[in-house]
Amino acid sequence: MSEYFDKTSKHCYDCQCMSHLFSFLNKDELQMVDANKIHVRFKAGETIKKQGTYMSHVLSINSGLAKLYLEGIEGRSAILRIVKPSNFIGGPGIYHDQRHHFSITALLDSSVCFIDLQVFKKILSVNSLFAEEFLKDFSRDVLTVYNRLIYLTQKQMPGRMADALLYLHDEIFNQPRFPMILSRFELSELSAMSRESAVKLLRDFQKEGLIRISDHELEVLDIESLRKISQIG
Amino acid sequence: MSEYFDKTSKHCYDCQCMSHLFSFLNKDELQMVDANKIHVRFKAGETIKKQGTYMSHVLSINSGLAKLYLEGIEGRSAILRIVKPSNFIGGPGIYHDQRHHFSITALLDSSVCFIDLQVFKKILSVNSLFAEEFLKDFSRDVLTVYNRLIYLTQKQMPGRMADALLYLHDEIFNQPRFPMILSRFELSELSAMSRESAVKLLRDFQKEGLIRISDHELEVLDIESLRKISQIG
DNA sequence: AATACAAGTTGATATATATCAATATTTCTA
DNA sequence: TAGAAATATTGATATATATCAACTTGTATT
Repeated sequence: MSEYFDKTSKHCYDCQCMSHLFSFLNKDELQMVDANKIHVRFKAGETIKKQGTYMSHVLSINSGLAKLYLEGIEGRSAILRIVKPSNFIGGPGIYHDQRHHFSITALLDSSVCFIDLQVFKKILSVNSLFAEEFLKDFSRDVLTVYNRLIYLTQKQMPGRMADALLYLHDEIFNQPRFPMILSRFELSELSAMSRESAVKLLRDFQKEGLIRISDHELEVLDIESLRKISQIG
Repeated sequence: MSEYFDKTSKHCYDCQCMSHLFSFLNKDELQMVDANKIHVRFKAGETIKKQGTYMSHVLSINSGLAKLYLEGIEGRSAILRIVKPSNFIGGPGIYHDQRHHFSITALLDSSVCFIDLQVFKKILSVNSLFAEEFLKDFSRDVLTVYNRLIYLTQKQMPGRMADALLYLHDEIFNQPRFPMILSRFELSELSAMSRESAVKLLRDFQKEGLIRISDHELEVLDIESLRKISQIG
């Protein structure tokens, strides 16, 4: 788990945690970012950004893990994705209404850089290579939401839960054994079902020997079956 | 319905149907777009763009109406939105993998301009005002998908169907009486339910006097009740 | 260590929704 | 215009899923 340690340095020049996006900046531009950034540490459970608030900065996660989610109807949320170190977080608000359209909450102790939005936009408008990379990043996020929309509306619960676990396995931890950073409730918010249904599905998956959960750790035992369940829907 | 007539002229300079995006181009840039565009008419029912294919051009709808939808699991689709004249259609593929990530099918006879993608990207990289407008447009589309994801996963069928009808009323036709451009099946693809459920809900809405359907026309009779149903979920 | 509070678990039940099958209606085509 | 094909409709039924209520376990706090 060394990748989740904080390798942040005081300045952007030699920071190893920054989003790859910023490697497309020249020295002056990086200097400008550095001079106008704010670096803050969050404890697990703390809200990093609240949906609806004014977007004064864009974010880059240096260390830790966070959940990025839409606050929907009557307090219910839909987790869009898990945010990893070096992930850039902008969102559609940058160019729409300068508001955050999702909330972000730390799952582990996390260190976050806040980059001044005006500086960011200024650089975007003059550095077209940077702009292109930003668009690539943004587009990838959008595709994630397309996929989510399909699988949340067209698969039944077992397929959705399998997808949630495979997401953690394939995209976040890249290994069959990983810490259970999400509560059952959060897992249900990731797969659009009730908390109780999430519990029951995990139990079933365990009974069938697909996974093993113990001591805040989840181990994927039979990934092929999990993928099959994901496909069947 | 005059807005759906084709006011396309042969050249972009005096075309009244072009997306507002292109008003941010200078003469040379518009000339470049014009010289590299292709203009095609589609009959209702024809596929304008197929998900997964190579993106050689971006699109602008001059006249008609089309549905933009994600092709999901086992042939099932989710309609993302209805495309109106002067709507620009790019999508996340422009900067991700140069593929179309949704399909588009004409609902009415439609005229469409295909704008060369390389020309488009070239202009984006040099005209930052244009790039900003493009990003605004893209971001608005993304927010639509956020909303869809929430309402499709957190509302029950009556709320989802009410939302679908309100979408047509508020965003596409802007009037209480409009042609039924979508079949019951397509309406079910817009609200993530089975065709039969869609039929039954429309019947219920009619019985309760919320809407009236006759002769390929839908009239919203009681929009307040419809909005209430949308809210309740 | 005792207590309180949050999170997880379970089975029973209610509800929402899909599926099925049969029929009706519309639209298209020869 | 007849026939075929697609679309729409309906009620009955099966299934998926949420809700409820009771209980257990874990975690934090004093």
